Amino acid sequence: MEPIDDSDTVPLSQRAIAARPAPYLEGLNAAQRAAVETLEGPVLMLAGAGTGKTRALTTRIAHLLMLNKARPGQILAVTFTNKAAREMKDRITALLGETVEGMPWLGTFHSICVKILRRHAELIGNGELHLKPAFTILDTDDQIRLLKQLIQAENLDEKRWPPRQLAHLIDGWKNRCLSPSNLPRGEKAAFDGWGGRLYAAYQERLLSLNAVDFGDLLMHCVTLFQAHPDVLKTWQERFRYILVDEYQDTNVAQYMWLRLLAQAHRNICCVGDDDQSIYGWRGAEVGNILRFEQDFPGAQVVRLEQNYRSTPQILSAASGLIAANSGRLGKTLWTEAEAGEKVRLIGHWDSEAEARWIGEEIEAFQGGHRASLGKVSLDDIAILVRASHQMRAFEDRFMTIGLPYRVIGGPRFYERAEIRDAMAYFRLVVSPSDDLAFERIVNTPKRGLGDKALQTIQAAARRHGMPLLDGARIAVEEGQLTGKGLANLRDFVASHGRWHADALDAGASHVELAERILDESGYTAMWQNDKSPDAPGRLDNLKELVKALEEFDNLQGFLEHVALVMDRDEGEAGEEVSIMTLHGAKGLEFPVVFLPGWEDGLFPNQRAMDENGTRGLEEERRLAYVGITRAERLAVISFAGNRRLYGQWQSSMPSRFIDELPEEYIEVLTPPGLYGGGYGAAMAFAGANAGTDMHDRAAQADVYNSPGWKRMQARAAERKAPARRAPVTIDAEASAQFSVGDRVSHAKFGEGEIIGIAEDTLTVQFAAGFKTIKAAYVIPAGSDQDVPF
DNA sequence: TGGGTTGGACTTTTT
DNA sequence: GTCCAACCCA
Repeated sequence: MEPIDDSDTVPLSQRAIAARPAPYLEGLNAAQRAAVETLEGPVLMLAGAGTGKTRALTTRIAHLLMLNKARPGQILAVTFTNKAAREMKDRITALLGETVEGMPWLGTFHSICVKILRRHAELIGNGELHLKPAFTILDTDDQIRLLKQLIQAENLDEKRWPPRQLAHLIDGWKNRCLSPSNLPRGEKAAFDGWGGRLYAAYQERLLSLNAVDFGDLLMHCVTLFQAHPDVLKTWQERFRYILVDEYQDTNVAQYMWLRLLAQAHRNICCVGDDDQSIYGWRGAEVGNILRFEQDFPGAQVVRLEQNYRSTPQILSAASGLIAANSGRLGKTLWTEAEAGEKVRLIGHWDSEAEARWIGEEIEAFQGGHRASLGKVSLDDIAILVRASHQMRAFEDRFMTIGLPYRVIGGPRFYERAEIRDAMAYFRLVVSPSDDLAFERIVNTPKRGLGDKALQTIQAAARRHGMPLLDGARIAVEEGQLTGKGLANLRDFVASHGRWHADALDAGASHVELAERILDESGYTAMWQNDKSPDAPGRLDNLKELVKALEEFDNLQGFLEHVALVMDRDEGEAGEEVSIMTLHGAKGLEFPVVFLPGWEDGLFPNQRAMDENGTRGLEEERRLAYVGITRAERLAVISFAGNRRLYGQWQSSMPSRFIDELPEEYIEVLTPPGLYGGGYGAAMAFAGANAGTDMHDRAAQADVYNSPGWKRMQARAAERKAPARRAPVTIDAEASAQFSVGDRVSHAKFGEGEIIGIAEDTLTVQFAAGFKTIKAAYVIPAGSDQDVPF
C-alpha cells in the first residue's frame, strides 16, 4: 500500500491554489484537498472510517465562505444527529475564527425540515384542514398512544393489531414518502387489511391536533416541494451549496428531498461510506450512495482512503472482514502508522467469564501491565456490544470490582417519564388545545380521575367540538363528575388558567413559571413522596430540565428544542470505561476497544438474518466492520460458549465473522481456566478460524476437559452436516437439539436412533429395543461429550 | 379508581 | 430473567 502521490491526483486548476494555500488548507492530504476544492457540481466523498471526513467537510464549508462562493445562509449542511451538527459548527468556527456569523442551515434533516415547514405550514393539509405554523412534534410515545386510540376506535383487538407494529409500518411508508393517497394498493392491505385505512385516519387526526410526527417532517416537506413549485424554487435558489453527512444512512424521503433542493445549482456534496451503512432497519437505503453517480450525472467521486485512526493490523483485519460483502463501492484503506498490535481473539466458557476477563484486562491496563500500549486511561477504553442486554453482564461485574463505567445510549433525557410529564404540563400551558398532553397529565399525579372520568371529559369535549381541557371545564361546570375527582379537576382547570395567563405575560419569568407549574400541580411532590430508589434521580432530572429552560426566552422556544434537539447530557465524571452498542459507537474512536459476544445468533443477529437474509447478514458484517474500525491501537474480539438469554442458558457457536477475519492479523489468546492452555487452545481457535475440524485438533492436543468446550466441539462437528444451526439450549428440556432420525448415545443402552420426540422426552430405538428417555440423558452419537448419567 | 398480579415479549433506535 | 401493559379485585 503506497501513499498517494499528491501531484498526480490534484487537478491542474487546483495546483494554482495549492501554491498559496490558505492556512486552513494546510495539512490536508491530496484526496482531502480535492474534496475541499472541488466545489462545483455533484461530488461524492467516499470517506472510509477514520479518514478525516469531518475535517474535509468542515474545511469545504470554510473554503466556500473564504472564497465568497456563498454566504453562510446560502449553504445547506445536513447531518443525522444533533451531535454531528454541533461538532461541525464548532469546527467551522475554529477554522474561521469568530468573524463569521452562524450557519442557519446547518442542522439535522429534521430540524431543517421543521424550519422550512413552519414557514409554509398552511400549505400542508387536505383541503379542509391544514397545519398551523405552531404545530407540535410528536415523539414515538405520543404516536403509539394515538394509533392505539384509532385501533380501539375501529373496535380492533390490540393483540391482533398491535399499535407498535402499525407505527413501524407507517414509519416505513413515511420513510419512502408514501402518503395515504399514494400508498400502493398492495401496501394498503398491510396490517391485516387495515393499514391504509388506519394510516389515513392517523394523518387526519394529526392534522386536527395540529401535530406532525418525525416521519412527517421529511414527507410533508417533500410533498410541499412537489405540490408548490414556486416554494421549491425559492429554496432551490437559496441553497447554492448543499453538503450531506453520512449519506449512506439516508432514506428515500431524504434522498427525494435532497434531489429536489439540489436541482437548481447542482452543487451537492455527499459524504459517506457504504461499508458503514448500519441503519437499513430504519429505512436507510445503501442504494442511495451506490447509485450516486447515476442519480447525479457528471458526479465526481473523491475517495478518502488514508486512515489516521487505526494501526495497519486493525485496518487489515477490518478490511478482510468487510471484503466478504458484495456490491461495495470498494475502498482500500491505508495508513502510515506503525504495525501495532494484532487484533486479539479469545473465547470464554460463558458470558460471565467473558465479563470477568475483560474487567481483569482493563485493570491490567490501569496498572500499566500492558506496557506495549503505554498508559491507557479508562476513558480510552470502550466495550461495544451488539445488543443492549449484553451490557448487564459488564455492569454487574464492573460494579462488583469497583471499576468506573458509563453506559452510553439508553433512554434519552427527554424520553424519561418525568421529563415527558413535565413537558406535557408545559405544552398544555402553551397550547391548551394539546389533547395528548392533557391526557398524559390530567391524572398524573393521581387526582382520582380514571378511565370513566376521562370518558366523561371526552364526551363533553366532543359535544362542543372543543379540546379536552375545555371539555374538562364544561364537565366540572355541569357537575358531571363527583367527589374527589370533581374537586381535583376543578382545581386543575383553575390552576391551568393561572399558568396560561402567566405564560402569556411577557414580563413574567418562564423559569419561575415552570417551577410553579411543577409545584402547584403536585408533580414534584409526587416524586418526593415516592419511595422507589430512582425517585431522587428523577427529581434531579426535573431540576436539570428547569435549569435548561434558562437558556431560552420562553416556554415555547424551549418545547421545540426539546422535541428535536435535546440530547442526553453525557456529563464528564472522571475516568470511566464506556459501554455502548455498536450502533451507538458509530463516529467515535477509542484507543482500546473490546468487542464481546461474537457468537452466531447474537452477532450476526439471528433475527436480522431471518428477516432480511443476505442483506441482513451483510448489514451485520458492516456493523462488525464499524466495531473494529473504532479501535485506534487495540481491538479485542471475544465470544462465549454459553450465554444466558431470557433466563435460559444457551450454548452458541463462535460468530461466522470470526472465520472471516484474516488469520495473519489475529492473535489468538488462551482463556484462563482452560486446562493445558497454550498450544492446544490456540490450535483449537486457529482451527475455528481456518474452518478446519476442531474436533480432531482438540483431541490431538488433549486440552479439552471443560464440558462447555466439548459441547462447542460437538456442535462444530455437527455443523458440517446441516450447515449451521441456530444456537440450541443445552438444558435438560432442550430436546430441540435433536430431531427424529438423529443417532444418540446413552450411558446404559449405548447407541440408538431417535424415532419420536415429545417435549423433553425422546423415544429412541436402541439395539435392546426402544426406550422412552429424557433428552438430558443422551448426547449426539459420535460427540466426545461426557455421557450424562 | 388504584394497586397488585399475571401474561407476553424480547436487536439495533441518529430524529 | 425482567420489564411493561393489561386485567382483576378490593
